Parts: sequence; structure tokens; C-alpha cells
Amino acid sequence: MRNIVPGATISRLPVYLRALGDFPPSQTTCSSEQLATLAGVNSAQVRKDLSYLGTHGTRGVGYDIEQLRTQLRKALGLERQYGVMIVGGGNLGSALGNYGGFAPWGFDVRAVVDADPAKHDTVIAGLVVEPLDHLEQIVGERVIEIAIIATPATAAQEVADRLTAAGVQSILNFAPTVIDVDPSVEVRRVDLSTELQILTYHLHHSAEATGS
Amino acid sequence: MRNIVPGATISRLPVYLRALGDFPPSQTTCSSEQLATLAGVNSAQVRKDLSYLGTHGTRGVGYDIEQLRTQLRKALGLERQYGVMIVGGGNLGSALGNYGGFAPWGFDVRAVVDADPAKHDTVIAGLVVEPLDHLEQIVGERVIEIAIIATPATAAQEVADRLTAAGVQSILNFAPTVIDVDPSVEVRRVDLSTELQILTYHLHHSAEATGS
DNA sequence: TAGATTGTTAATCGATTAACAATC
DNA sequence: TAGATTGTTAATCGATTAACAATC
Repeated sequence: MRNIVPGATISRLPVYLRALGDFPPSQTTCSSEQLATLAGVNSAQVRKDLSYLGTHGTRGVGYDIEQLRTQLRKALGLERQYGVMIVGGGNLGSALGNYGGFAPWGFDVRAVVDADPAKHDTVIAGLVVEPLDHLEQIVGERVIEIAIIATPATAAQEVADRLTAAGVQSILNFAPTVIDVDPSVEVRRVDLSTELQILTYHLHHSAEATGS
Repeated sequence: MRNIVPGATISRLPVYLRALGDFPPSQTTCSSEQLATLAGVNSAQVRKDLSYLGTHGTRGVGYDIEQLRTQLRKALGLERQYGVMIVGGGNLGSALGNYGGFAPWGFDVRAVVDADPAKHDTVIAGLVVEPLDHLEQIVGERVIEIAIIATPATAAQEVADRLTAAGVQSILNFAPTVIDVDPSVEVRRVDLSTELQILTYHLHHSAEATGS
């Protein structure tokens, strides 16, 4: 139904939702201009993005903050819990498991698995690290809908294959490689080195421009 | 000089560079089609992106892998080292400090600072965690050009202000908030919850579409 | 009514990609 | 020469934003 929401808009909805938290509790209403400032975008873009969710604002007044929060949560599917598995119990997997920012949005980390037997039975964020071999069983039994790949690049494709075969539809990939999966599976990639390299591009070229 | 390279192209250059590593050492040449497959993009896009760096390919043959690697490294400014500071010695800061993926690209983590005295003198990736108060001094003395903010959201803006005042031009922000800095400073934002929320949008709407 | 702000149009801008001449 | 593949054009597609009528 109305699946015409542009991808760029979808990726801004979480930013708006978070920005709503920046308003003081005393404020019940906000303008697109205010929200745009907090989200770091143009106010016309805020209005256009929100118009995809249906019309909520009041002309001359703005948007009701509490109502807008509810609408955004509904649009993003955040009105229920999601089972999450972290694949890879190294530094990154451990940090993600202990990251406090997931739980408030309903992301429930239900398992951490790792291929290395030396890691098994260690504890990350209150969860015993389990063997990678148990992946399929865990996905089925604990209703894992989202998997986070925090393995070395060499393991990522095989892990992705096993996850999708087990029925996982959403993958957040931190391994520095592009994984190839069925188009029906949604994959998002976060590459830490890539982010730094984009920064160096700009450093390098602004230094060049100023003659340094 | 020729600063007409589109932002979308810049953000794909690191992906191409990494993908080159996937070719077997015996292969000396690659086509735009092969590189596109490894990078997960269209081959016309590869050719167009690479054309911004000047012309390197040979018609009928493809691109010389070693030469292309050198060109990409040069374009991204990866022919030298960069001093990096991590602000925030919690789980995420610790994981980033220990992340082995930075060093091979010339990113040299030279300091980890934290506001919490309880963290001081603990060791992360061989570096003693230092007081946040020393930030300005460290930036100057150790030539910090890139800062990674891994603090709580509440501290991020003040940290960003101090970093930019100290002369840092590039910031990678992991705090779940939008920071406001001088336009001359390059900021990239990685928000882990946002990534998961974009996944749930698609989960939610594909479930709706199939009637579940 | 006067002021404010939305929702939406239409213009602009930028990015993607099919297609193909050039050429190895 | 025949086959392959680039570099680039031009068409298409999609996203951003200025502007303003609608309306609270």
C-alpha cells in the first residue's frame, strides 16, 4: 500500500523521530522549520517527507509533537519488538551487544554467535556466546528477524547465505565487503574505513585547493 | 582543481578500492563489468566514476588493477598517514580503537580521551585513556586531523565545538544526534539505530504487502 | 482580520544508465 | 579483421527546494 515513499525519505524518518526527542517536554507543537534545524535538513524537505505519511500538520500552527512521534513510529514499524542476532563476538560485536541505543527502539538482541570456540561460553551483554553452527536453530527458535554481521570480511558471504536460508529478511553488514543476497532480503552496509576515506578525500582536496 | 566530482561518486571510490582486493593476484586487468559486480553497482556507473579521476582504462582490455589501485589511493588522499583521536572510551570507542581495519589504510589512532576519571589510565588498543580536558593539547601536539566522536548524544555538540576550535577539520560522529559545526568542517554521521530502523521500515511494509 | 505555517506544485538540480562511437 | 571494452553522450529518472495558494 502506497509504497511510493522514496528511499531518501525513508532514511530520514528515523532522524526526524530522534530529533523530536530534542524538544523540551513543555513544547507540544513544532514547525517544519524547527524540526528541519534539529534534523539538519531543509524545511520544505521535512514537509514533503511527512506528507508521504499522510497529513498531520495544522496550517498556521505546525505539527503536534506527540502525534507526529506516534505516526513516525508506526510508519517505521517500531510499534513492536524485533529479535536481533549478532554474528561475530569480537570487539565490534561486543560493542554492538552492549550498545544501549537499541533497546529503547524495541530491538531485542537475543543471541551472539561466533565461529571461534575460544569465544564460546564467554558473556556479552548478558548473553552467552554460542557456536556459529547453532545459527539456523537460533534463528528459528528465537524468532530472529534482523541479523548484524560483525565478522571478518572473509566470513560475511557464507554467514549471509546461511542467514537468508534460515529466513532472515534484514541484514546490517559491518564486514568490509559487499554481500550478495536474494533481492527480497534488505541489506544495509556500514563500512567504517569507507567513512574515514570519504573524510580524507575532502581533507586531501581542500588542502590542495589552499595550496598546502 | 577539477572539484566537480559528485558526492555520490566520492563515496563509491572507497568501495571500488576495496573491491580491487577481491581479484586474485594472478589477474592484472579487470573490466568495468567485473568491478561493478564486486562493488554491487552498474558498470556504466563504474566507468563514469572512474572517468572523473582521468582516463586509465584501455578499450578492449579494461583497467590495469595495480594502476587503478594507485589512482584511487591518490584520489582519496591515502598516500600518507592521518592522525586520529577517539573521543569516548566506552564500548564503541574501545571497539573502534581495536578495529584492525583502520591501520592498513594509514589511519593512525593516536589518542583515546574520555570525560570519566574512572576510565583514565585504563588501556585501549595499547593507548592509555586520557582526560577529555587534554583534548586541545593532544590535537595540537599529535597532529590529530580526524576525530571520531563515540560519546553519549548529550556530550557530542560540546565535543564537536572543542574539536573544531582546536583545528580538527574532519569528524566521524557515532553519537545519535546531529551536530552543528562550521561548514568548512566535514562531518559524517553513523547512526546505528537509524540503520536498524530503516530495516524495520522495509520489514514492516513488506509484511503488510503480503498480508501478514 | 493579520500572521503563521502547512501541503503541494513546478522548477531546478543532480545522479543513473542505456547506448554507441571510438579504439585497443 | 573480429571481438571486446572503454569513455562519453544524451535520455531518463529521482530528489531537492523555492514559491505560494490554502487555511488555521
